[in-house]
Amino acid sequence: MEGGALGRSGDHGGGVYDEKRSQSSVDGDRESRREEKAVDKVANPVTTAEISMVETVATALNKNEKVDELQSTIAEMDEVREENQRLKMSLDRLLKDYRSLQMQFQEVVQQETKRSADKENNNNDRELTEESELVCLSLGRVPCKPKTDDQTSRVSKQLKGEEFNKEELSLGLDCKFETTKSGGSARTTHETLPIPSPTNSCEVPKEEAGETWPTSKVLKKMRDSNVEDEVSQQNPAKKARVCIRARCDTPTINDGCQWRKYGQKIAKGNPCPRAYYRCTVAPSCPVRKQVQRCFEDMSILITTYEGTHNHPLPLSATAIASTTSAAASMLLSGSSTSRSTDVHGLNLYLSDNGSKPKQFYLSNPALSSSPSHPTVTLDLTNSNPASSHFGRFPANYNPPRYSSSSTSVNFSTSSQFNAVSWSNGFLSYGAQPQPQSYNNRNVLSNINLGRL
DNA sequence: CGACTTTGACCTGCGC
DNA sequence: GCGCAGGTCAAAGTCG
Repeated sequence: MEGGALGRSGDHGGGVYDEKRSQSSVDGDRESRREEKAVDKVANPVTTAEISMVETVATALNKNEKVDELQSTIAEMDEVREENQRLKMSLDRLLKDYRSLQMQFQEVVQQETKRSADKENNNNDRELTEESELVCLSLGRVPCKPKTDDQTSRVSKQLKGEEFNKEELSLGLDCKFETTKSGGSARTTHETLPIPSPTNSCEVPKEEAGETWPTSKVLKKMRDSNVEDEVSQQNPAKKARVCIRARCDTPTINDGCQWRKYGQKIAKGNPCPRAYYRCTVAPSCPVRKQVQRCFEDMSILITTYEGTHNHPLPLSATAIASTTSAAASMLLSGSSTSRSTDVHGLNLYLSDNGSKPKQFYLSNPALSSSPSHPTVTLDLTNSNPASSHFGRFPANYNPPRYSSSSTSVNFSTSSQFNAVSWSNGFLSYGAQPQPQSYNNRNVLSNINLGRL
C-alpha cells in the first residue's frame, strides 16, 4: 500500500539520476518490505486457525499420552490378574495336594489299625461266638476277644459261673497298636489296649445279671461308653500319647483348645501335683491332657496329650494338635526300624533301642506312663538336648521299662530348629530361615503355646 | 446360674 | 489277696 503510493510519486518525479536513484530506492524498498514481511512472519507466528490446529494437535497428543497410560495400566492390571490366576491355581494345587496327603495319611493309619485288628481277630476267630457277633450288631460294638486270666475270672465270678463272659462287650477300642508285649507276662489284649475308661468295666453285666434296671449312673456310663466307643473307632490312635516338655511359668500352656480340669493327683516321686484336663470344645471329644511341672526344673512344664480331637479346631490349635496327632500316628504306625518323619517342619525321630526293641524310658521320672501308652516326647526345652530323654534320671532312679515305642523329638538349639523361644507365656518354635530346603518346611512350623 | 475348680472317694491295673 | 499308684468321678465350692 505504501509502496504503491511512492511509486506513483516517483514516476511522476522525472530526471535520469532521479530515476536511477528512485529506481534503486524502489528496489531497496521492496527488499526492505520483504524483510519486514519475513520479520512479521516470525514475530506473528500463528493465525487462529493455526492456534486451534496446534491446540488440537496438543490435545490429541495429550489424549494419546493418557490413552497410552491407560493402556499400560490395563496391561499391568492384566498382568496382575494373570498373576492372581496363577496364584489361585497354585493354591488350588496346594490344597489338592494337602487333601490327598491327608487322605493317604488316614488310609495308612486305618490300614495299620485294620492290619493289627485282623491279626488279633485271626487269633480269636476260633473262639468268637455267634452271640458276640449279635451283640456287636445290636450295639455297634466290637466283639471282644474271649477273656483270659484275671478279667475272665473276675467276670466269671461276678456272673457266678455263667458263661456270660463270651457276651461281654468290648467297650474299648479294639485298636491293637501295641508294639510289643511286656516281658514274659501273659497280658491280655485289654491290658495292652486298655479300655478307655472305667466305664468299660464289668459293672453293666453285673447290673444286668442282677435283673435290675440300670441306674442313671450306669446309663450315663453306658452313654459315655457308646460315645467313647464311637470315638475310638473313628480314632484308633486314641491311646497314643504325646508328651511336650516346654519351659513355661504359667500353669498351663495355651494350645488353642478349651480344657476342663477334672482331677489332680500328687504323683509318686514328684511333689508337684499332676492336673488332669479334658477337652471341652466338643462334649464327646476324647482328648485329655495331663499337666505337671518337672520336679528337677520347675520352669519346665510337662504336658501329655492323649487322643485325637473329633471336632474342628480353632486355627491356633491346629498346629499343635496336628503335630501331636501326627507324632502319635507316627509312633503307632512305627515299624521295627528306626525312621524319621517331618511334622510341620519338625523332625520327629522314631527309634528302637537296639536289641531291646521299643523299650520306653520316660524323660522325666516324675511323669509316668501306662505300659499301654506309647508315648512321643516333644522336648521343647533347649537346656540339654542329649539329656532330654535318657540323661535326666537321678542316679538311683530305675526308669520304668514299658513295652512301648520310644520316640525322641528334640528341639534343641543345636538342631536346625533353633528358634525355640518363650516369652510372655507364649512359646514358639520354628525353623530358622534356611537358605535351602528348610524354607519349604517353614509354612506351618510355628506353634504358639501361650497363656490361657 | 452356668461353667469351672477343688478335692476326697472310688475304680482299676499291677507287683509282690 | 493285699497294697500301692495312676486315673477318674462327682459333690461341693468358687467365680464371673
